[in-house]
Amino acid sequence: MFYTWASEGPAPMAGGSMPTIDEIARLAHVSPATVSKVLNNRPYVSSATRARIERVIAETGFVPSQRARWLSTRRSFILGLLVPYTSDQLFADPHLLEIMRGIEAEANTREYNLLLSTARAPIDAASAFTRLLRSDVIDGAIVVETLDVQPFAAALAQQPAPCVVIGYARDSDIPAVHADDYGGALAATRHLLALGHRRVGAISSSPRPYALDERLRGMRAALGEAGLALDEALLATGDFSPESGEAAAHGLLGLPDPPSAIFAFNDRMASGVARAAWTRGLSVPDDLSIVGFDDIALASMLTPPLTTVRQPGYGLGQAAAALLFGLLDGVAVPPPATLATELIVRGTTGPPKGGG
Amino acid sequence: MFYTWASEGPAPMAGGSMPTIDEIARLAHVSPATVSKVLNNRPYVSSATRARIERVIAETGFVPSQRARWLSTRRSFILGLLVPYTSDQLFADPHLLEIMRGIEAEANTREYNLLLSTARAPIDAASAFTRLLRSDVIDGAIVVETLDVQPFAAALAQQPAPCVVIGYARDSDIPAVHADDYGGALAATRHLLALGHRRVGAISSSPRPYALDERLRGMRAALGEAGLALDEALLATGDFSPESGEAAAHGLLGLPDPPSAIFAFNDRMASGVARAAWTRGLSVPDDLSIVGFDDIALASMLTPPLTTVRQPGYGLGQAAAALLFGLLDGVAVPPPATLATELIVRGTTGPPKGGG
DNA sequence: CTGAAAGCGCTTACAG
DNA sequence: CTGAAAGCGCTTACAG
Repeated sequence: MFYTWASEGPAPMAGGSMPTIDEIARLAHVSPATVSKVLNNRPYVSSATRARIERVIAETGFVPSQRARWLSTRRSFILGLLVPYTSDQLFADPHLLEIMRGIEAEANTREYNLLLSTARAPIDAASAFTRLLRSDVIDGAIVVETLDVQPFAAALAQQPAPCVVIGYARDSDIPAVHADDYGGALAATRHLLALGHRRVGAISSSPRPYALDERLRGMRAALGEAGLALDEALLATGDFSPESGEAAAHGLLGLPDPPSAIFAFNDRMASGVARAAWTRGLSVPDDLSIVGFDDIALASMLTPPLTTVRQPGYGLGQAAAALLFGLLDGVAVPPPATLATELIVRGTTGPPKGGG
Repeated sequence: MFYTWASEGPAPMAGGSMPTIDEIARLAHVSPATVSKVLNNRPYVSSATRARIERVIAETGFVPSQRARWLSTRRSFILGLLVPYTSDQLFADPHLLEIMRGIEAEANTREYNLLLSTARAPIDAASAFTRLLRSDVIDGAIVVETLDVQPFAAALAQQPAPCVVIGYARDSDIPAVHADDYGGALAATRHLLALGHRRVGAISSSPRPYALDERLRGMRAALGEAGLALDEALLATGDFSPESGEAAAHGLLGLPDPPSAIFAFNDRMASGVARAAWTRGLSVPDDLSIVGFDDIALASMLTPPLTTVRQPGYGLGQAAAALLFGLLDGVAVPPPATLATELIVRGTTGPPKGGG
């Protein structure tokens, strides 16, 4: 058995045997203009005519062509969701799914759909990504700053449709929403310090979105409060994946003077750290404390459950979409306050073995 | 500071100050038809004219209007990705992200974009979901059968654009691709049985896609081979979330004659089972063996790492997209073979304490 | 309240 | 090789 799809025309032809507005008009003995009015719930149609037209529409199962509508109304009810990424790993992040969920929820209330577009770095002028931005397909765009958005800020700024960034978009006028990365990292590091840790390792990423710079800044600030400075030898780098966190942790723990705690800048890398500890026979948190960032579902399911900084992925998505709709409506919208992060203390942090 | 977005027209107007094909034609001293030819890389344009037009295009930064193009070509280069779901939990599934990744990879090779549409059950004729299917926005659709697709099979079958289901779509002619759910569950249960387990619990879901029926069928078959039957008291139900798996596990483990092994029909619920065991002070796998399904990234990061049935999410997405493109190209495509699943034995399964 | 006409910005035969 | 004309299926003033 083979599958085929019976197409009416020579070219694949969405719309199939759908009647046009002209046929509906003919059947209802009115003009297309009048049909258009009832299609768009506009006044100035007698109830008799309206009823007649509605009956014909119901009988024929007519659905107006969006494509034609877009051409005249200049509104597609489609939002572009642009996610640049380097590695496939990054696209595997549950945090991204949370963001999408938030955007989708907000978009749903306005009957908007999401057009997903990804792009491998480096993003050049010829990429699908840039082409979409310059096209008239979408009414607006939300860019998830999974990479530093800086390199293509120019393209974003000069594109025709309004756009907002989930991230920082620093040095540009592009509206941005982000979580309190600095504050979250500050709180997490203070927590470790309060437990008595003095040698704290960190796992950042490369390439890294600006959010991670903020986290590192928060961590340094907390260390500074305690009169400490970050030992640069304890600053490792991953690519957001669990495997990279595991590798980075092995590097850190193999040092002559290893850290007693590791702050991984996302939960997936933190889970890799936990795995490295397990492999080395280290007990968590007795031999090693671990803190993550994001609070993805995985975090609370690890054994012991992961201490982490909760970041409102859903809220970020929702806020970004709401901001974008504000721009689309032409109202001046206040930049949303930085969304709060929250330290969630669970089982992977405790006093260091040597005593606090 | 407030954000605004400067719109040229009264209505939000993607396209902004983009010139039209007529202006390009005028600037290049040719007709729009000729510009169209070079835009579409068609022959029969003298190289001089072509060069002139290309220069004007480059100078003006002209990008042709997709909306107008769609109306005449009847091809939008957009695929609908339809994900019906009941709970937000379901949309939080990393397995879904894997599927999307596969679809996206395949779509990228054809310069197609993905339009994401979700829908809450029950799906009625008026929902955004159905409206999208009946519209001419998309060239084709991929439906992820996260719920039983049966209730709206009719809507799928009569829609204008070709469509494929990732799942079973039983009793319908809709092309479908799915993993070997039956075989995977068979292998997992055989593994448990070989270790010596005799009381094996299961956690299915409600509502459940047909794939889970297949898994249950595979499990029953393996039990049958061993001369056993599934004790219906050991068949629990969750909603795919870790929390629901945890609750179901507590129910099972609180039974007078509890199971020595639990087969959760997805990894997220399996992680909940591990958590329930941990809470109850049960050691895994000594006191309780656990098997999951999917092999999401989380699986190998649990401690001990989860024994599970690997399902090729990426491959499913890719196969579905390839199948859909085949239909779009009008070639008769063979239904892809059921994609293989694979039992991945890790740390959560072992002989029962009582001995094998 | 209703309809004729023009327009949205492309592409597609067809004639030259 | 090039262009005039019609058409894709709607919506939008405008006149009646």
